Amino acid sequence: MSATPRNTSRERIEARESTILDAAEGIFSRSGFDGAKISDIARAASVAEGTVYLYYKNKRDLLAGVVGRFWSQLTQGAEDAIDPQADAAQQLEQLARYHLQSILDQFEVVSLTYRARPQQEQHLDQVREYVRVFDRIMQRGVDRGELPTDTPIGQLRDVFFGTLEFSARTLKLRGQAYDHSIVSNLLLLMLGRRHGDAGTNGGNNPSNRDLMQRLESIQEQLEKRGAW
Amino acid sequence: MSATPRNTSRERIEARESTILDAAEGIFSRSGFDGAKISDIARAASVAEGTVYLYYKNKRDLLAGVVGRFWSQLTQGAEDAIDPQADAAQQLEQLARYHLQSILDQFEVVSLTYRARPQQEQHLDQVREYVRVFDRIMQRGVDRGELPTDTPIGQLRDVFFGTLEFSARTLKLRGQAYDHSIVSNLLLLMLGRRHGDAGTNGGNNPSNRDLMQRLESIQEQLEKRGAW
DNA sequence: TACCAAAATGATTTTAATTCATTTAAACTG
DNA sequence: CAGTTTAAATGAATTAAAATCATTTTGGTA
Repeated sequence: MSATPRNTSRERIEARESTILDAAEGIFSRSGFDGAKISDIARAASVAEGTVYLYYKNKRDLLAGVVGRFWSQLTQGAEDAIDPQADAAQQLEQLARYHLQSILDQFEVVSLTYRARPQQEQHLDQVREYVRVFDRIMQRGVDRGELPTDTPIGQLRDVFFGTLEFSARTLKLRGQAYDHSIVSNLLLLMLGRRHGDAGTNGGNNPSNRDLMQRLESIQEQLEKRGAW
Repeated sequence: MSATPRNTSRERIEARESTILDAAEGIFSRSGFDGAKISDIARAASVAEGTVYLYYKNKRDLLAGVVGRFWSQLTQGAEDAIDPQADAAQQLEQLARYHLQSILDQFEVVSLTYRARPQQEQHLDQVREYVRVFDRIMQRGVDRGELPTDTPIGQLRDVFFGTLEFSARTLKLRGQAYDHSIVSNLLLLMLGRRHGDAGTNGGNNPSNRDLMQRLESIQEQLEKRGAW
């Protein structure tokens, strides 16, 4: 059983699949789903039209491949962008910046996500995985007492991603670039305090309320571990 | 110059256009943009295929018609749903409820909005008009001193609509129905105060005495278990 | 080198949007 | 109200692009 050739073969096939995805991403982004012709994609990938169909059942499936890969890469990038040492607020800001920047940079691919959605949901898995990055940050924040125990993570998730995506859309519509005040205002909103641009946070004299939360969290943690 | 016949004729034509839009809305909602065939729509509207093209240049244009009408009607409904006497917070809640309810009820049409967007932007005007309902509420709130002068209306708009739309998506995905806590949490977030469902809890800042009690309780427990 | 299976090809088929020559209905005129 | 003109509607024909599949090419194996 020779492993090398089979491996090489698989690599070649994966490389070709990746080439097709690259070509498709380019054409889809440039021309939109309807405007993109399989023949254009095939030409851009230097394969015959029929070859595309060896890798993807149909045009929608190909789109799902492009979109799925995008969200997959986004997950990877997000994990790299987050400092595991930082506290919840800092991590959330890191994720927010990364997310806003990314969806601005690749706005067309993000838009294509909605083209793919209704039908087969495979690529939704990739989106779900991405969203879990947020959930983990929040859950860790709650566990460490940096966030209230009753933080409605699920609802805040929609606030977080909904706001950032709509903000990105607004920026694109107006031809404006990345705007940091969006991220800082969102965080102020989500983590408390009043709005009006950022302010460099500051004010680190914790209130009794903060202290109490921290205490409750510690107690809960201890109970949870049942280490007693 | 006889006014009646010309008028009647226009009415007949508008009625037919409306019939075609109704049919298109139904088929598009049921089958999605790609899945919908012009022949199906024509049959549902009881006209010949060619007739559809007398009213709409092409399939995308027809979709834009459906989507534009939807947002137009939504604007009308929103204005009816808002009490002109109420203060900004109340009006905002009325709009939020109405909006969430509507996009849940007609989720498919809302999704189709993104299909139509990239290309011709005529229907975007209808969306813009709808969004102005929010802007007016906020501006009036600022003018009446119910909201801070520096309220970033534009950014809060994205928070408001982004959050509600993503929340609706989440509810749909989970097969859940309208959930009022989404609206109340969003308002708490946007208008200040802390989250955690409705405002029942109240943000009482604990006293040092409370903190000390809590600390002693924890210490007691730890000692009791003797785990340390 | 010869053979086999997997991969690739692109001409052909299929499907659905769009057009347009023709028909039908409505509005106007004297 | 018959005749004429203009507008609206029709659906068969055209066109465009997705998807299929019989054939060819390639890469690995003995």
